[in-house]
Amino acid sequence: MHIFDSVQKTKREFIPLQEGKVTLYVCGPTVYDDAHLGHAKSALVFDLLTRVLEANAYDVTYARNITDIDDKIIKKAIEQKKDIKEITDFYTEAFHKEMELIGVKRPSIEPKATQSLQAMYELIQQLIDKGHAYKTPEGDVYFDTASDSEYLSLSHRVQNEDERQERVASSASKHNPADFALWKSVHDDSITFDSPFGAGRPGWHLECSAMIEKHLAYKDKPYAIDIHGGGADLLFPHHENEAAQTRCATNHALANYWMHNGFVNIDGEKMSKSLGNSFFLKDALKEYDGEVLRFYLLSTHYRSNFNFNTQDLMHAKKRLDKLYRLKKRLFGLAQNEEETAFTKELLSALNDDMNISSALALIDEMISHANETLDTAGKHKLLKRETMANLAYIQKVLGFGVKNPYEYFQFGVDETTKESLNTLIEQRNAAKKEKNFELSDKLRDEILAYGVNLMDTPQGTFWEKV
RNA sequence: GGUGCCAUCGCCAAGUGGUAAGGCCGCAGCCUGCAAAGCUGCUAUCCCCAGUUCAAAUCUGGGUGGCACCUCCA
Repeated sequence: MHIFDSVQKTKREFIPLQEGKVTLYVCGPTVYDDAHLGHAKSALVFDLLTRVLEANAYDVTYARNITDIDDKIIKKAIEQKKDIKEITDFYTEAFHKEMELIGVKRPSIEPKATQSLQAMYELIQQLIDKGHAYKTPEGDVYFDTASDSEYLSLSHRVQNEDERQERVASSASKHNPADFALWKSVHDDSITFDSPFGAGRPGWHLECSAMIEKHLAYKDKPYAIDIHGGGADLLFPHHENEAAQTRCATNHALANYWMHNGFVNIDGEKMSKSLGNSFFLKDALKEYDGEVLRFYLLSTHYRSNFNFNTQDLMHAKKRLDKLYRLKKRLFGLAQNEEETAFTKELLSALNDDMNISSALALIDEMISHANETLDTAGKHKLLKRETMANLAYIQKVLGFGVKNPYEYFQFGVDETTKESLNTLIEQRNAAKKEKNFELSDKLRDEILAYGVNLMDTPQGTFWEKV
């Protein structure tokens, strides 16, 4: 298996720190608002990575954190006069629910910042003891970037003089403008946590380093974990700072491989609240089947930027429809999980830095070939058996085709409409039997007016939501 | 301003030195009472210029055009 390491900027063969095992950490959401499509993309990418690693027989420990301490959460809590837990619980639950709808499996571990404070205190103390952090007169604790000779080695950034000067003025107590907060002291009445460094809140970057040390890290390896992932925007400063904290506080570097997924734009524009075109996952899920969203968001390479638009989404749906039609065609046949030439090729495509385009091309070819063979007369026992194995594999590794095919094609259609459609179909079939094609075509138009497609098959007449 | 990424058929999108995958759309045909679905066939020389090479979409240089990060951010 090869993955692109965004720090070394090259595809590297994946070799785990411990044979047969993989430790993966991905930066999860800050639970102060609903998840948007970007959160979905990131979760999907690393869900796929986990599935591919597992298909390679690795025992994967996947941790994705929940950031439940954050200034934005606290701000919202104060505004709405609620306890922060009320807010974080609400959005955490919503996040879980929405992830389930797009087929994202729960990570092995989901550490929360509120449950990792002790680990954060320990990390800060280690950094102070080793001379990599300092307290300011105001009571803040900062990481001393000048004390880390490898700082900026992750993002390959160079310190900019203009930028440096600008920021000195705004934070006089920092030794260096690039220094970042490990602990922010808070003196007013707002929400704070008591620490050995006084009342305040932890710095965002610290949470991840602490959680990794606490939940995942090898103690005797040159790296704490195998793979660290997240959105492309996190490389700097978030991951840079995480890496600095871990390497300075402990005896190991943070991660052996770094993976960053590309951004999601909406109709060519950056998603952001200031632009007002923010697209929440929950809104998309009202319109589209979660699996269609999964398929669409995963349909281009994870490192590319993704331009979300409904036209492309509908095209992606048509592609997924074909998989489901084949599934429908073989509905009821015995399941099996045999290895086939197809499953080997598919895994091989995914092992190449998750080349999803190649994988989808293989799937389309497999579908066409199966349909072609099934179109000819014969029992095709072997082909059916193999195709069932192929479909099962796609389901397991890619999470596509997991639903009942009949239900898939009925997304968003209410029971009353279903009954009406079935009645019309019965009437049309009766008319067809009498060769009253004028009537049957009229009935078909009525059926199509419901926004569905109609198809006559050897197994009967079926409708599909367009 | 600094750093970095990208530019392949109408649209989406693989391919990183050996002569252009796949999907959507379109056209023709098979199937069908007619359709739909399914199947078959057809449709690009890879932003521009120069260079390296027996050979380049793929490497180098220049240009043009997009984009990202540098601030909370998946």
